[in-house]
Amino acid sequence: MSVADKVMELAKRRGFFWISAELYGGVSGFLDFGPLGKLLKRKIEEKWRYWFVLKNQEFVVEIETPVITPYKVFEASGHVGHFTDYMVECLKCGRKFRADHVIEEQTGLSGLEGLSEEQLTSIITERNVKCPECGGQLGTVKKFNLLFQTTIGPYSENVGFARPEAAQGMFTTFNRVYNVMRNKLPLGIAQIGKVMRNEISPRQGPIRLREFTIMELELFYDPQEPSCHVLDKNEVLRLVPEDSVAKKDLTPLEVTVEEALRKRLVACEWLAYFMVLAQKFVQELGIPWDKQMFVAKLPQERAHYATQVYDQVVKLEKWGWIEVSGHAFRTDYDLRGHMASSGEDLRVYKQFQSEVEVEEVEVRPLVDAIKEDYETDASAIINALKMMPGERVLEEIKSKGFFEMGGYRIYPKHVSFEKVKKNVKGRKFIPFVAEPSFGAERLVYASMEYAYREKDGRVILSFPPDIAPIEAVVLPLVNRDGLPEKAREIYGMLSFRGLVVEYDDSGSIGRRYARADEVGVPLAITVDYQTLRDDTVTVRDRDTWKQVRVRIEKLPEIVEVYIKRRELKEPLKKLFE
RNA sequence: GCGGCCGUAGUCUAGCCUGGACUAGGACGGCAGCCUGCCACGCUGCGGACCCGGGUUCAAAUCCCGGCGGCCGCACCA
Repeated sequence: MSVADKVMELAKRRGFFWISAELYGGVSGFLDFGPLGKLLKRKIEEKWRYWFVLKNQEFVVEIETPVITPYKVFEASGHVGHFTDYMVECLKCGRKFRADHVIEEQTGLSGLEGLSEEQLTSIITERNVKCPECGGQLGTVKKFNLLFQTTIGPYSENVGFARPEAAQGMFTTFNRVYNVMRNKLPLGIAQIGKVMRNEISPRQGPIRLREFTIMELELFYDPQEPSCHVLDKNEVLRLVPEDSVAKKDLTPLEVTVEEALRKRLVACEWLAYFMVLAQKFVQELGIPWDKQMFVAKLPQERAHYATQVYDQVVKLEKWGWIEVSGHAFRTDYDLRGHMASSGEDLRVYKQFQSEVEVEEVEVRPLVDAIKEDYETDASAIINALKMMPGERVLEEIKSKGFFEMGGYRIYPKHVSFEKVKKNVKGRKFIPFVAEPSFGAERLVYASMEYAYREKDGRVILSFPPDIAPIEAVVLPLVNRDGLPEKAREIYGMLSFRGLVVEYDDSGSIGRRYARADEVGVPLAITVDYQTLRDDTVTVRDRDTWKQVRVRIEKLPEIVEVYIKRRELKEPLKKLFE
């Protein structure tokens, strides 16, 4: 039996998580979290919040936006266009392929994103595209849209989607939060919430889900001031850069942040900063340094919105290296898209000390050409184009042949450029975005797998004390002579302090220790006969089984300090040495 | 969606091939109680299961069909 199987069995048996709707046979891709799982997940979320929000609360804030999101938002974000996969099956060998990929490979055509199933099918027929494996004939193209779709309001034509990432909620409300945060950059907007992706066939238990919790942060900064003031460049990153991945060499480099930036392995300082935090965060979940690394995503496997992506992967016993977070450099892609679709100005204004003369490239929309191609959307596009940073538009048109903005493509025929000199008192720009994004359920599972130990045929979950679902258990040594009463009293006292505690008087003392170890309770407090004489109890450490005797009045503080650990470990450290 | 394997108490499993004595057995866990001066002690007792539907048969956990679900592989995983 693999560790994964044991963990899954334990998860089910002791109430961490299990497959949802089991009553009706279950559905893959959905999980129920039981009492312990919910506690564990909450603690992991809390730890994420510590590292990614509280630590930088001066400029990072947490918000909450809805799961159901209007069609327009995901059209603007590019998800409607890019989140749909077109599949085609070989009629001879039965293999399935991404239709657009096969066509691109065999015909050299590109820019197929906007096409329908019918159009792709007819290209296959016309250009005689064959199965790349066996040369057989291909069938008709079928669409897979990974967005969960619904209608907003009953009997309504108003299509909405369940969000596949929380990010769009942060982008669409960026200007308000920016304003509330008194117009300052850098600004981080964080969110923890449910997202949904209608995966074709989710497997691997808690690893690939159709509905899961994302912990995401969008950091907005001025592209002209890209330095991250909280970054320590001496920190070391363990990563596999893009060119190694391209060569299929997955040996991680251990480089300082300074070096990673100098060699352009990491695209921007903020991304590097969050990667450093991500390592610490994941390490604190009990996953050692050498069991995690960052792997660059190649251009073709990157999300449509990102110019650089590193996946943070951790080694799992059964499933290999599994992504637990993605670190994407999204530039101004998303805000730009929402500007084009909404026609609103999402730029940020920065005032100069004094008026200065600048020379910049301005975009001049060619109104007739845009009207011709985009009809009713033209006015929003024209408006947005005028607000786009000229250099970037020019550059992208040069390199890709078009400039993309919220599902619209701007080709050379749509714009002209003009270099202008002018005196200005400030500048308007679209912020750049660096995004770390974590999957909570995968971290829950990974922390359980790394906590899993067996000792003398007993199972112990050695969670780091600060993520253990239950913080302490109170036990009377025997069930007589007033010991249970005293133990209950202590239980009540700890519980009143807001600690997650359990009381257990069933079976022998050894059995109760074992029961607590199995779900990772870090401290066991035992009331014995000496307690009745001098108001002391024994505190047992889950991992070493060592015990120390402490005064009851000191207990709440000791337990609190121990389970919170951070920077406070000294007073308790002594106890178990 | 395709192919292979599979579905029995909370968990793990025996039984299925060869239909009937299966009132479905065991282990672990749970609960109640006794016992218990520190690592799953022992004793007594109590609950608890054949994925769903149809068929064959005198008789189905067992055979057949369909459905649902799971695991593995293919594909997919922005």
